[in-house]
Amino acid sequence: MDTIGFEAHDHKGCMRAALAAVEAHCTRHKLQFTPVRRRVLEILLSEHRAMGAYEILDTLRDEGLGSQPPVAYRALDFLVSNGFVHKIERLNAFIACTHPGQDHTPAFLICRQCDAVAEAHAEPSKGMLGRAAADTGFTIEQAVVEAMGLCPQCRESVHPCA
Amino acid sequence: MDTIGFEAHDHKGCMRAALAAVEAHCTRHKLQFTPVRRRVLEILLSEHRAMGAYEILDTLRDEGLGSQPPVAYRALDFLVSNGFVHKIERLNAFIACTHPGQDHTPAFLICRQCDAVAEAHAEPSKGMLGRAAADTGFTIEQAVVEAMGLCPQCRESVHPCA
DNA sequence: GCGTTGAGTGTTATGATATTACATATGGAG
DNA sequence: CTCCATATGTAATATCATAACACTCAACGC
Repeated sequence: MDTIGFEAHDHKGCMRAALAAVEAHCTRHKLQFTPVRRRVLEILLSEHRAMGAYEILDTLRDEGLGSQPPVAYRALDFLVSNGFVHKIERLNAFIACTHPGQDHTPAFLICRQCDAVAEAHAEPSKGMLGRAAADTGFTIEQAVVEAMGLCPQCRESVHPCA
Repeated sequence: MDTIGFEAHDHKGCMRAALAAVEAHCTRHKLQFTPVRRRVLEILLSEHRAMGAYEILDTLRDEGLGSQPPVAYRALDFLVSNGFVHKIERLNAFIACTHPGQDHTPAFLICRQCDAVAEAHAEPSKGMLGRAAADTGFTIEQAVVEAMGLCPQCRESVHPCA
């Protein structure tokens, strides 16, 4: 299982690996991995949680890397369209991808208590959704799958008997 | 298949049926189906498409049923929390449920060209998402499933050879 | 070299979506 | 009738996102 988000893990390692993967991908595809874009990705990787665009912007501003919303949104657009970062529609927030460079359809488990987000894989063309699409002649290009609920930690604290 | 949205259908009939079902549900559960709430649902049913809150509010205002955002948002909150209307996160918009009263997890097929939306069923606890949740101890309470793509009509117009 | 071009960035302003807070009304329970 | 819960009216504001335009700079053709 490659779900990441609710367990402890080698954080520095996963950050370094993700940055390296993104760098390689950009070099290979002749994409400009500029300082602002890199910094936004670093912020998201190091926080390892879903962050709003303005929250990211605050950090950029503190570092003198741009102070207006378009700076953050442009960097996020780049990162999202290349699959390095995902947008969580439900939270209007962004989170670094846990396996950048690979082509995939992310699915998210979002804790309503602590806002922790875990990334899993979805297979939208399979299952009932794919069948419904096929039946009606709809062509799926991209899918958003977000489950709200309680993460293991928060479930414990709600049922303290455990 | 109970997907609705890309085919012609008895529009007046589906509107009457939905209103009746909602009325029955409200009576049974002692919920207040007030004029504003009813009108918002009627607007969504009659347009039969995803609408923004402010777009709905414009109509309410024209009819003297309230002019400030909270009026629309409160009615929408009521309708959404009782499953009569769904929110399309991807569009920040709302759409009337095609089978109100029944307990269900909706999934949507959204055309990126014409913004038509079809509602299907999802089964979030099954498939990879359910497995990922079970593996990590996450409890799914509610899920958002939204597929973007091209509806049959728009696919035709993109490939005019058909 | 030098102009042209295109991508990225800086900045201002504004648009679009959503909520807080508080005042007012209304209808049923005791 | 009074109290209370629920719903509504309204003003103000918070939050999220984009349009439009000026500027920089590196790559390229000539």
